Formats: sequence, C-alpha cells, structure tokens
Amino acid sequence: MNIAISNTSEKPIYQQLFEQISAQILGGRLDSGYCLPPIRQAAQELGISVITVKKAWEELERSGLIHTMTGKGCFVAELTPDQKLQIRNEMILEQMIRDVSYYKSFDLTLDETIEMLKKIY
Amino acid sequence: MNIAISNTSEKPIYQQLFEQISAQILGGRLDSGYCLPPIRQAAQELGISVITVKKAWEELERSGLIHTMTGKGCFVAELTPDQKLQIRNEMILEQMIRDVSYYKSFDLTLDETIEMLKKIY
Amino acid sequence: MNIAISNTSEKPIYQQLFEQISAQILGGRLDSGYCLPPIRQAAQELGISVITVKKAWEELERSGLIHTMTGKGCFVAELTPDQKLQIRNEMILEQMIRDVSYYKSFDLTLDETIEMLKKIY
Amino acid sequence: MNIAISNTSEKPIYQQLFEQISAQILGGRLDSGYCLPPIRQAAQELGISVITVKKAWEELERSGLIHTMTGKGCFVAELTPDQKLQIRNEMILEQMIRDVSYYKSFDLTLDETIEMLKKIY
DNA sequence: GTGGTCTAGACCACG
DNA sequence: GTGGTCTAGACCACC
Repeated sequence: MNIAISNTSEKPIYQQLFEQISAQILGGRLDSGYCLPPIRQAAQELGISVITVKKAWEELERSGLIHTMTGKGCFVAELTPDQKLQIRNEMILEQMIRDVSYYKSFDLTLDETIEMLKKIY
Repeated sequence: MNIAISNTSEKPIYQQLFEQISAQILGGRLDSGYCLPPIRQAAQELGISVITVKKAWEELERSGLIHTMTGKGCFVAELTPDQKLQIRNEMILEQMIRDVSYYKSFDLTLDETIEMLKKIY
Repeated sequence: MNIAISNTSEKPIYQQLFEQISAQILGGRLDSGYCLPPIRQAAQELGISVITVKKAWEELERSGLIHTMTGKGCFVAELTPDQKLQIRNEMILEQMIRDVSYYKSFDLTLDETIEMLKKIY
Repeated sequence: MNIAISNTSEKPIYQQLFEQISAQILGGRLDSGYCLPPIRQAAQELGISVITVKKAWEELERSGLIHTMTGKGCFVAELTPDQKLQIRNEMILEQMIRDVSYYKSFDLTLDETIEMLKKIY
C-alpha cells in the first residue's frame, strides 16, 4: 500500500486511489494474483472511510484490473504484459485527448506543447 | 458570443464558458474594450442559467481578463500582447503540470508522451 | 415511478430498481429526455435510502440508459428504437445464458425447457 | 467427484457444489447408496474450505438428496426414478419462474424467449 | 476473517 | 433546487 492521498486535491479520494493502484498494477509494481489489503485495513491505514476504499476497489474491478472474491479478498487480475500495456495506453490516451482539446482552445501549437512538456518533465 | 456549451461534458458549464472566453480574449479574438453581452442575454442565447453566466464572468474578472462597470457592462481588459501571452502561458502551464503528473504516475516517458501527442494533434 | 420494491427478495434493492427502470426505458414506457425524479424524492417515495437509489441511477448511467446532469437531474438517454432493442436483447441474453447453463446441468433438453416455459407463461 | 468450481463466478462456491452434485444424483450419475467422499478430502481435492463443503453437504441433506450417518459418511439417498424426476423438475421450475419474471419485465414474449433459447442451446 | 448491502446524515459543487 | 462525495455504523452472506 504505497499510496499518497491528498485531502486538499480537487480530485475525489476514491479516484486518487483508483488511479494510483491502476498505475501500480499496469506498471508491474503490483503483480498478478497479489491480494490487496482488506478494505477495512486499507481504510484505516490511509485514514479514510471504508466506503471510499470500496468505491475505488469497485472501479478497479469494473476496469478488469482486480477480481473480488467474497470472503477471501481482492486479487490483482491475471493480465499479460500486452494487455496491461494496452489498458495503460487507453487510460492515458483518454485523458490526453481531453488535455489536448484544452491546449488547442488556447491555440497552443504542437511544438509549443512539446516545448512546455520538456520543461516540466 | 461564439461559444459551444456541452451539457454532456463532465466539465461544469461555467468553466466551459470561462475557458472559451479566456481563450478568445488571450488569442485576440475578443479585443480590449469589447463589451460582453449582458448576462441575461448571454444566458438566453446559450440556453443556460443566469447564475451560471454570472459565475463565469466573476471568474474572468478574478483572472483580470474582464472588468465590470456596474450599470454599464463587462469590458475586456486592456492588456498588452505580452501580458496576454504571459497569462495564457500561466493558465496552460498550471494545467499541464497536473496532466504530466498523471502521465508520470503511469511511468510514461517524455518521448512516449510526445509521440502520443503527435498522434492526437 | 411505477416501481415495486421487495425487501424480502434475495435481489439487492438497487438491482431491482435498476432492472425495473431499465425495462421501462427499453420498453418505451419511459421516453427519451424524461427527467427521473430526484434521488431524494425517489428514496422517500419508495421508502429506501438515498444512497440505494443513487447506486441504481449510477448503474443506469453506466449502461448508457440515463444521463446525469449535476444540478439539473437525471434524464433518459436519447436512444433509437433499434439501439433500445439491441441493449434489451443483450441484457436478456446475458441472463439467459446463465439460466440455460443451469438447466443443462440437470440434463434438461431444449424441448423440455420449452414445454415448462409454456406452462409458466 | 467430477466437479468444476469457478472462483470467478458470482455464484457462491457452496451453491455451485450443491447444484452440481444435485444434478449428478438426480441425473443418475451418482447412484443411490453411493458414499460421498469425506468433507476434508473433498475440500482438499477441490482446493476449497472444509466449511464450504460442509455447507453444501448440509444443503443436500436438507433437500433429501443425501443422508448423513455420523462417523460413517454421507450417502446418496434411496430414491425411485420417479422421485428423482419430481425433485429435479421442482428445482428447475422454482428457478425458471424467477427467470421468466425477469424476461417478462422486458416484455419478452413466449415466442421470443423460445427463439433465443434455441440459439443458446 | 473477508466483502456486500443498507442505513442516516453531513458538507460541497453546480444551476 | 439538483447531484457528488465522504463519513460512521449496522447487519448479512460467504469462506
């Protein structure tokens, strides 16, 4: 549970959780078959509500990244590296399309965008 | 009022308004001194609530892009091209920093980011 | 809101809600653009919790049957009769596949199944 | 013990066990007087918990399909073919009534139901 | 022990 | 007014 929750962020807590765990699974930092901590334990460790954790877990399951076995726990899904890469790229692409439409509304060119990106990275 | 409002977007309407007008001002499509339409008229034209328009106007004023003169209307602020460019870049940078932190959480490298951007643009 | 909730049923309340409203939308008894009652009102009318209603509404949105507009309400999605028919058949088919696998485990033949169905209908 | 347990299924494991053994008994694949394996052995073979097996056995006994003789084991009950057929049909009918009520909620006619069934079988 | 459901009630953002 | 999020706490089913 290497998770950082920001209460001040504009992003809902459950979404922060979802994104960070997604990234860990898709990046191979959480292996297939790994058992996530019980929602009550995770909630306590992170200092948030059980329900908030559950909501994040539900999103993960809906995305096919974990699999819940009632009474046993929640396990990281069995995904091939290819599948992981594809899901990762879809998630990023979906977000990036929104980002680019914002940049474009300011007439930001591709070159300008790349230049700014280089500074930030 | 060349504005496109999407009811299905996840973005709040007032923010869509704010972003589009900001972009028009900073891109020179709305000249300094131009008088924005009265909020009631704008609301009617766009088919949205007066309160929503007012909120967008307030945000614009807070950003220094327009200036409200009670009883007369809202006018685009007098800004030099340099000032406009600077505000524009700040707005974009602020957003891009958030975007990049999202990409990074998926271990997306700068090169990968640029490659995906090129496809989207 | 022509809904019947059974507290004794083994089915979760939110799922009963989801299924019944799905059926009403797909069957044309709730027209496109119709505004569902506010979740608080629906909860009160049905004598259940706001959260339970919300969960059902979320499932409906996830299935593309309704569209939520924060601050305005939840509206039945614009779907062509063809789209409705397709979604309906998919929902039924998904369930029927499970049903059939149960029948088959008892060596129930297609003819026997049809015969029993005729009696029940 | 020709049993297939699915951990990914939404159905509880004990119920999967119950249904499959019921079907085997009622279909004559498990003869009257046959001694079921000890729950510990069954649990080990299937890779599930002893408690889960015990719960399935209890359900089977409650349905009159097996008979437990403490210290000796669990034996398939003595049932005439007619009795078996009747119990089988009751079990199926009970389920099918629920299934049909679901189909009917979508205004699925008997003919449509039969047509879809034929495709699935 | 685990997750699944339902409850009541609070606070915030949006229109 | 609307929905969106988060909270605490209860009860149940499953393992």
